[in-house]
Amino acid sequence: MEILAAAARLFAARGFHGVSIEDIGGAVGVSGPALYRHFSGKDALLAEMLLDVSSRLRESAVAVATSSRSPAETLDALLDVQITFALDQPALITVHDRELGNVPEPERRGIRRLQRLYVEEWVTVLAELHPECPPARLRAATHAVFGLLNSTPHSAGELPAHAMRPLLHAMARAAIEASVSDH
Amino acid sequence: MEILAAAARLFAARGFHGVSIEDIGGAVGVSGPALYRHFSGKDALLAEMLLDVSSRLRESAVAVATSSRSPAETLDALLDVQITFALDQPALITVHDRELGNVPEPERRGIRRLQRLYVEEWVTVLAELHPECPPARLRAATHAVFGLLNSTPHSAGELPAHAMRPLLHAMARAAIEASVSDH
DNA sequence: CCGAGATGTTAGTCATCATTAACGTAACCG
DNA sequence: CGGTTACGTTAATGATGACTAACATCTCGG
Repeated sequence: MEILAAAARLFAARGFHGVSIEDIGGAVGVSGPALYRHFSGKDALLAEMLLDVSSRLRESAVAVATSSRSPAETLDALLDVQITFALDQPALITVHDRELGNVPEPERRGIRRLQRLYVEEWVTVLAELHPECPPARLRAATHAVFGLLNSTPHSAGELPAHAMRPLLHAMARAAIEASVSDH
Repeated sequence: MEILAAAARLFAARGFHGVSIEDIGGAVGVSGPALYRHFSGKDALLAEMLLDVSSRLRESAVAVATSSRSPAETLDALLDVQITFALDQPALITVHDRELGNVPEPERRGIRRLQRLYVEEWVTVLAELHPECPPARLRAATHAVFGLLNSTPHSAGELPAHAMRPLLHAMARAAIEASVSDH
């Protein structure tokens, strides 16, 4: 929906509490309270946005994991999923890992769950590739890789997307290998 | 100052606009308007906080760059600076790369300048190590590495700090090497 | 044509919040 | 002692902002 996209851009730029309902309405050409025809409130809007992102990421991850031949291939595909998402939807990615705290229960639980499942998808693949590495370390490495890939919004404009994509892929891959090989 | 530390924690957790002056006062045991004896306003408090962080990071980087023997050694030291900061002051790091937009001019300019100088410190070292690599690519890689290292707050608790430190160092180093070698 | 239903609009209402005012108090210095 | 300085306190004050109400309009299916 267009409202969610506009809200995502605003939330990413100024933070959830830094954006008013009026702002969001204005960004899509209607004014303020019109949004209550589509969402029950500001919280609900954020919740739906994060739920949507989390679902899509996890779905992509599951699809990739079940359709790939080898763990190595799966990992590459997971990297592509995350990189594509980060490059195409920087605002959503930003909101996704900043604003969970503003989602009220019980929606918060559901979103957390999806995020956790997404991470576990990565950890599972990494564990297949490196059974000797303790899961906690794989999890920490996964989060670090997300940090690397999601940093895209901050370095906006440094490099064109077509150059950014392989760069991020190479860096992430190398970081992962280092995380499991070193010691 | 204790006020700044408490404010950093709150800003990191709930965002600048999600925290009230009352909240900050409460966190240090005084109530609300008492803070105006120490800061001219909420904006000024944030500005001082970010200015302080940016200055310290840059100072450390300059110190490291002028006292090291080789570029490779400098890079390692820079990594240690950033890792130490990220592990020791997760709240400050978080606020540092999220809330610049809420600092009013002209302080904003000064902070941006320090941040840029800090990045340039990294880019300079990387350029010495890899003169063949275009600076734009080095800058993008630097931002990605910051993303990796600053992800620490998100993976809080996964791994103890003493294990996190070498892990982050190894991952960052590998990511950097991949960024300049691949193609 | 008509009456829903969906979608907007503008004008409240009620909280919250940054900031200021007006007013202590305690230490310290002359 | 007298007064200045540093630091707090509890009431305003004035905006802003989420949300609700009351009131159009527009599109359909009948």
